[in-house]
Amino acid sequence: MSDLLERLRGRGWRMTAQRRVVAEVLDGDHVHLTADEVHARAVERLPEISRATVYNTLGELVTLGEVLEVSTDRRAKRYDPNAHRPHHHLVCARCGAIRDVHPTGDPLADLPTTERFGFTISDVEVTYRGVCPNCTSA
Amino acid sequence: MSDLLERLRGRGWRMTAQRRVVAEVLDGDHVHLTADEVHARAVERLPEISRATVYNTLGELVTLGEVLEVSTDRRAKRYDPNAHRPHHHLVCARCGAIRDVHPTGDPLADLPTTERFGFTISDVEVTYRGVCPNCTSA
DNA sequence: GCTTGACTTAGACAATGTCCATTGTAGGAT
DNA sequence: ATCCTACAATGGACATTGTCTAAGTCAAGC
Repeated sequence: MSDLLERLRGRGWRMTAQRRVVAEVLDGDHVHLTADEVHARAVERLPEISRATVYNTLGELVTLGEVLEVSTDRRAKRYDPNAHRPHHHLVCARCGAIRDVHPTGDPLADLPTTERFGFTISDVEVTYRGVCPNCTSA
Repeated sequence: MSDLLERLRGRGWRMTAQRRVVAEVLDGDHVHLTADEVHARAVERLPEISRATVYNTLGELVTLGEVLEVSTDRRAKRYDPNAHRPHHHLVCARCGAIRDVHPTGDPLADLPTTERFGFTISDVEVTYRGVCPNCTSA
């Protein structure tokens, strides 16, 4: 999204063909890609882009807070460009499909001080697991 | 714990030296070990135990519902022998320390039907992230 | 004490991710 | 427009975690 590229440039991010391609790949509605999926799509547009660069760029985007890392399964991390609207995830245990969901209520409020053990809590991640309609009927 | 061994035997689990050692390692208060940590401790008691056996045994314990798999970081899965009391996890972002916590409220109730997209939800996993007292003062 | 099928082993393999030395280049300075 | 230089990209080795397989071993019932 030019939005994203704009923001990054404004933050002093040095713009290169590789970084642009990675950002563009993430911008589709093909959300929740793994690093290798991002790489595969990036290669379609810029054949000589290397795996290391994709990993580096994704890592930077995460550090910058423009993209979220999601570890819904035990396999590869996935990258979620929807970092500016807090949300959680709903994962199909069969096919691995992932949906963003917006629960009501604040899980943080559900953790009493006595259960915080002196931690300074900054973030809560909620993953709902189940079976999606497709896999249920199949 | 002989509790655990007892239950497993009652379920027709064939008892071997290897399986006994793995179960014993998990039984300490050294909870939340990775598979390789379990292996390291198992080797101390049974030097010839192989990595594959540890992985197999852990997998079986998970299937039997005696142990939970926890993926708090993006690194190795961890194994939580506290499978019989539902709980969630609090993870230190610096040192990786993990504590079991028991929030009030039910996260499932916080997900409206309209946000379930036809999924049959069976499980919710909540991970709180923050900085533990040790790392805060350091 | 046999027998047998389940269990264990070692090591190859696979998937994902990281590191590093080298080469290339974006963007400011001239 | 060209040059400089710090930052970025490359590719390939390496690391970590986990899975698989073929062959040997053993627990438990008879």
